[in-house]
Amino acid sequence: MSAAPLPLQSQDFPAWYGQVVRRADLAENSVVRGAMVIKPYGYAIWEAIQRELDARIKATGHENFYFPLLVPASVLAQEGELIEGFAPEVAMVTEAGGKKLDEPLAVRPTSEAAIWAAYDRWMESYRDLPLLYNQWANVVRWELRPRILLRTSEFLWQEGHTAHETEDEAVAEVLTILHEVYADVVENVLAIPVLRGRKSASERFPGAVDTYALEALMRDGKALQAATSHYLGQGFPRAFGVTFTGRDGRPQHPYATSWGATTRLVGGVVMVHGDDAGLRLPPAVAPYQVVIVPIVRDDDRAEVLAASAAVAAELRSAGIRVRLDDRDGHRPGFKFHEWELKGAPCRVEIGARDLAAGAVTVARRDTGTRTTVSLAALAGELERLLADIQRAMFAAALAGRVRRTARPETYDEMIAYLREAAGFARAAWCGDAACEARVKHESSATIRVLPLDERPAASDRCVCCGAAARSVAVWAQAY
RNA sequence: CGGGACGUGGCGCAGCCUGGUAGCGCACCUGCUUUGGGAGCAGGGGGUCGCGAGUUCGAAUCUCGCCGUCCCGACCA
Repeated sequence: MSAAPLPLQSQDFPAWYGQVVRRADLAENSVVRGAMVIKPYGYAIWEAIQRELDARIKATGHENFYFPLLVPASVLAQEGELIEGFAPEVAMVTEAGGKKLDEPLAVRPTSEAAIWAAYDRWMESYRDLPLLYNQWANVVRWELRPRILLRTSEFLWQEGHTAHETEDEAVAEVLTILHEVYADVVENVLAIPVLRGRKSASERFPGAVDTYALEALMRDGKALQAATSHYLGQGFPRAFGVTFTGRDGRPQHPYATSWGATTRLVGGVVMVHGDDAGLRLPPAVAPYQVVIVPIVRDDDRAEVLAASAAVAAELRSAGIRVRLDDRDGHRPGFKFHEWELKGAPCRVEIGARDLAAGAVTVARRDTGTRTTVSLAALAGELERLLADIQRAMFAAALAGRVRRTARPETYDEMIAYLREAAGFARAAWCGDAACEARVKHESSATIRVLPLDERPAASDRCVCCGAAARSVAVWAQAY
């Protein structure tokens, strides 16, 4: 662990991000271009995200299954828009067992094709619907410009794939996932405030009728898509010839959805909460919510270590994730810095001085404050403190987003704001792709989302062309 | 694919201009002393200098080719 200070966020955010990811032991680049090794500490954060998402996916009525990594190229090509959208980034296996394959096998960039090719066999009548399934998987997309945790050529995710009898039901599914699964986890577990909305046509998933997404704002003013939920209509069922017998006895196509969230969320946690001292983890995803640092001298070593182990055991039985950092050979100051870099929400210092007073010293990572807490009250106090940190981190992130959200009056004002990646810009939009393209061309910012909870006023005019507004759009530079 | 930078122990770098067989900081190992905000001293281990060819008595250093990485754009969760 280097003692060199991190780059400052305000001076070089990309350098800060890269060093935090590496020095906090979240992940590192592998020998394969753009692919990452997720290290144990980073994987533990992903596991917490998985647990929380999985619980909600199941609570909303879904089951997990698993499809193969390899998809015949012809199957992948069966849905025109999908293959058109993904073709440039699909990796192909052309050789196996020492022989050239008759048909190349695509490494899935997403699994709609493979799954819809199978769903044909899984439904006969409306009585078989809905199909509410999800899988945890890895996918490969040969991105031109990878960025660790945010855009890697292989990443982990979950992808849900459902089939419904009616359009209303499918649309309701897409929104249930958006709100009850994704927004709930991202806001209440990761403490990242999100905008919920629809994507413009140009930002839609290939093959989707409508794409809904969560958009979060990072501390450098750029947006990150945190999760997506797609209403696919009947396109995939048609392309794969999937029909069921309806209530009227006639064959019909089901209505489809798909939705996903990825390891990118770990990068989002870093960029939303991290500060110049390193990572700050919300307690709900922190691998260790409390780190105990014993402070020993030769003459009190045994006593202090025994007391620390006892405290650790007590906190664990209270359901707190605890790490007792009893490593020899590192002094307390070193450990304080390291756990601040790694974002542990709470630190408990236990030394002879504390024990003599029947108390310990508790420091919180988000604010840096230190207090003395009696040993008798420690477990209860830490539970309260962890809950408070979780709330405070969300509130701080929300305040940051509000501060970085502009409502520009004029087009020029908006372009200037977007060019410097100052944050979200909310403005009325006519719905014309030409206006969207012009903003992108002049600022490189895109429409991140058309918020679900906002409608333009009757008098609102498009910020770009002045025509009557069809929706409110939120623009930003994005990762 | 376009623009820029860079490849030297695990990480960060110097050495290259002016060729002579590799060095610094951190990390690592051993020992002793330390331990309430990144410990000190002593000793030690680890590098075909990205790859290939060429020039030369001799190449990390000069020449040519290739490969790779990072940053900025287009693609994108």
